[in-house]
Amino acid sequence: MRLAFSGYPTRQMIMQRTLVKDALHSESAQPALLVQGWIRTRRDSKAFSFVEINDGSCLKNLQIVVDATLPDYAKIEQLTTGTAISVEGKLVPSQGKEQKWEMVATRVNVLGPADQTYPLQKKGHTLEYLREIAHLRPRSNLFGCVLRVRSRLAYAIHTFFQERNFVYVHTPIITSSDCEGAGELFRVTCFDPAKPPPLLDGKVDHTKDFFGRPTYLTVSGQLEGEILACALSNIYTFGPTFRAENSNTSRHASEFWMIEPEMAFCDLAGNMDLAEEFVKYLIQDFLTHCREDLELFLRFVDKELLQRLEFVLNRPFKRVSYTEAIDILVKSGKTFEFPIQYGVNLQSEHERFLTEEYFKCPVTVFNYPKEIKPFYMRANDDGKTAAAMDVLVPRIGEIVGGSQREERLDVLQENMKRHKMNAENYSWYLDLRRFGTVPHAGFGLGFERMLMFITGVGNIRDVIPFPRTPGHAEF
RNA sequence: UCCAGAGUAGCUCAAUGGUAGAGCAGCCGGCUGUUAACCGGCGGGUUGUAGGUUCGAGCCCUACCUCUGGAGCCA
Repeated sequence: MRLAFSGYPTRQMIMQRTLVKDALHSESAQPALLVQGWIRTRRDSKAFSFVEINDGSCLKNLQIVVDATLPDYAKIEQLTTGTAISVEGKLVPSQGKEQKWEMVATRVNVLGPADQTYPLQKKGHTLEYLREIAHLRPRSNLFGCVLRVRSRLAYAIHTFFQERNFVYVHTPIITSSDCEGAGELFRVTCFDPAKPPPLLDGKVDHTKDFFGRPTYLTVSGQLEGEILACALSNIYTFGPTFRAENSNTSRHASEFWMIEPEMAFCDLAGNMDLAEEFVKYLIQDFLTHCREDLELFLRFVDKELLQRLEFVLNRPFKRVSYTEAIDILVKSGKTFEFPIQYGVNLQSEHERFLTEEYFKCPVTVFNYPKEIKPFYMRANDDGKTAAAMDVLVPRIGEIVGGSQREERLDVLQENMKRHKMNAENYSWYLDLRRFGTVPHAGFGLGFERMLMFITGVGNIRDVIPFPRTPGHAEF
C-alpha cells in the first residue's frame, strides 16, 4: 500500500518525501521511502547505528537503522543531535519493543550539520532555558506539541463558528479609537523620534502625522465588531491584540491573540450560552484530535490535566451573579488578603476561591456593578448593575470577558457622559443606535489563555512562539 | 510597578566563612538490536556585576542587572 502524499520533495529528490508521522502510522512495510528531518538522538551498536529523527509532523521520532556496511559509515558515527539529514531506505517492522516500524537506511545525506555547541541536548530542559533559545525551542518535544495544538486550536475555532454561520471578519489593527478602559496603548506614528514633533499651539500637531490623527495598535476589535454584527448578525474576529500595560505575570503578554464573537439579536444569557458551548467545543476537539500531544502534557506538564478537562466537559458551568458571588465569599468565612466588598472588582484570590475551591469548575459571573465596567455595557433595570459576564476557570482565572452591549441611544450617551468621553469621537458608534439598533452581545476569549488551559502549560510565554512582554521583543 | 525567592561548568544542581564538586552533554576508548542505552577515561569555572566586612567570601553586608513565583491591570 502506498503512503499518502504529505510532503513536498525538493526538485533534486526523485522520491516523494514521507513525513515521519505517516511512516509511523503506515499500515504496511514500504520497499522505498524518503524521510527528512533533524536528528534527536543517536545510539551506536557494533554493526549499526540507531538514528532517531523528528520532522515536527508528530511528537514521536522515527528510528533509522544505519548498517555499518554503508559507505561513509564513519561519517554517520559522527552525526550529532540537531543535524538535518535526508534518508532513503525501506520501512520494516521493528525488532525493538518501543516502536512498530523502523527504517533501514540505504542512503543517508547530511543536509545541515550541527556541531557540539547545539544547545538542545537529548535530555529535559527547563522552560526558562528554552525561552532563551526561542529560535530552537520549536525543535523540543514540549514546544513541538504546543505548536501543533496551537494550530489545531485555531482550526477548531474557525470550525466552531463556521458551523454556526458566524462570519469571520477582520477588524483593523491600526485604530484611532483608544478603546476606553482597555489599558495602555501602543502608539503608531511616523514622526521621527530623533526630531521634535511639529507643534500647534504648544501641543503635538497630529494632523501632520501619517494618518492625520493619533493612532494606536488595537486593544480590541469589539467596537468595529459591533458594526459588522449589526449588518451580518453573527460575526467573529480572530486576530492579534496589543496592550502596553507593564504587566509581568505568567498570563499576560503585550501581544496576544483574541477571538471576539459578536451577535446581533442576542442578550446576556445567549452570550453566556455561546461562551460555554465554545469553551467546551475547543476542549473536546483537543481531546479528540491531539491525543499524542496530550500524553506528553500529562506526563511532563500536569498529571491532572485530563481529569480536569473531562470534568469541565461533563457538567454545566456554574452561573452566579456578582452579588451572589460576593455573598458566597463573605459567607465562606475565609480571610482574604483583599477584603470582600460589594462594588469592587473580584481579586485573583477571590476568583480562585470560587472556581478552585467552592465550585471546583468553571464559573460564569454576571451582572457586575456598572461603576466598575466600561461605558458600552448594557445597564440592567436594577439601576445598579451592567449586563457583563466573565468566565473564570481553575488555574488561569478569567478566560472570557464579555457583555450585552448598550443598544439604547439615550442610555449610551448618558454612560459616555459619566465616563467623561467625547461623544464626537464616537458618532459612528452612536449611529448604530440611531439607525436600526438591536440588542446585541459578545465576548473576548484569550487564545493563549485557552491554550494554557488546554495544555496545562503554566506560563503564557511558553504557548507563544515569540512572546512579547515588557522589555522583551527578541527574535 | 510592588512583594518574595534565585543567579556556581554547555544544561540541571551540590558545596558549616577555610583547596569549587556531581550527574547529564562534549571528546577518547570499550561493550551492546539499542530506546534520554550501558561501562571506563579526559577536558571543562573571573561562582551575575560593582563595591564593602574579614587573616580568608560561592557563602555575610550594600547597590545594580537578570530570571522565577505572586500581586495589580486584563484576555
